[in-house]
Amino acid sequence: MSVTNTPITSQVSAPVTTGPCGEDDCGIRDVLDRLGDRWTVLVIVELSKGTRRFRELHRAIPGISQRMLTLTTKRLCRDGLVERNAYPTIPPQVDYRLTEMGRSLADTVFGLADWSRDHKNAIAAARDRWDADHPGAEPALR
Amino acid sequence: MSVTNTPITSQVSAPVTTGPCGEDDCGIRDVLDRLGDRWTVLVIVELSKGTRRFRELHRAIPGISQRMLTLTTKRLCRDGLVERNAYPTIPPQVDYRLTEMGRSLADTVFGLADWSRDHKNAIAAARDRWDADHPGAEPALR
DNA sequence: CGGTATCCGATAGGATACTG
DNA sequence: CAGTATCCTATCGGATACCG
Repeated sequence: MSVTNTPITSQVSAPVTTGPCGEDDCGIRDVLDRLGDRWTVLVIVELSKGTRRFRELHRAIPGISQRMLTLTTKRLCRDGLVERNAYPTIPPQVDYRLTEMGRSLADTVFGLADWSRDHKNAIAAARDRWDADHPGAEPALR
Repeated sequence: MSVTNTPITSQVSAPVTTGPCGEDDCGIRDVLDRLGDRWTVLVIVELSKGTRRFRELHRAIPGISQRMLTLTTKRLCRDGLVERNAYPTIPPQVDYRLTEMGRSLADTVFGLADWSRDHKNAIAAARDRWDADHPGAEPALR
């Protein structure tokens, strides 16, 4: 999804009556840019269970590549949501844990997870209904 | 933030056999796949203010292309989060509104928006700190 | 007005190989 | 073990142009 900074098009002289989250942008885009990718939430959820080493995260999150795990943890560190500790042992050992801020984010993510669980079936049903009513629809809708 | 010298007493126990949200997947991936893109949340936020016509959404969300607005609303309809009503007038008129389920999702999205607003500055500060400590870092971290 | 259809560039992310 | 460094492709999404 890669929602980088809002394109230059946000240069709207006329103060659009109501921004969606537009000009008053609560910063939610920054958060969603992070949460929106394929892996970040999974890493946060796993780390919410406790400190984890790189390898542990890797095994706990089926399907993630080493490259993406590295990128994801790094971005989380950069945002101050995760703390990284490296011990110069041999072999090297590195572990990750949520910061205070990371834990508070995890809490609201759980809110989303709860909603997801509660509406999982309803969404699936809605999709089936829609797919039945719209045979041969674009695959872009998945 | 770097290498604190806390002994490695971190017991690798972590037996937690369950995936991060892996196989027992609470369905949160489905939700985040939807929320994760560039526009969905903005559309939901705008629709949380009331019924909107296609053109109104388009103008309320600066930067979105017609194509993406079409795709986004369609996906939301498919998931049962938004209801679409078309009136066969000339010129055509179509409006969109959140369904009951859509409104409940909007509520939890607002929770995320609140968190974002509350931590916006802290995140920006963390990033600045990290960027200062890691000059010449990959642009992939943005 | 409210869309489709088409083309196209950017990039997210997988696979693989190598390193301290 | 915990990463880097490359390569490569699938997809996301912008820019047109056209349509009922």
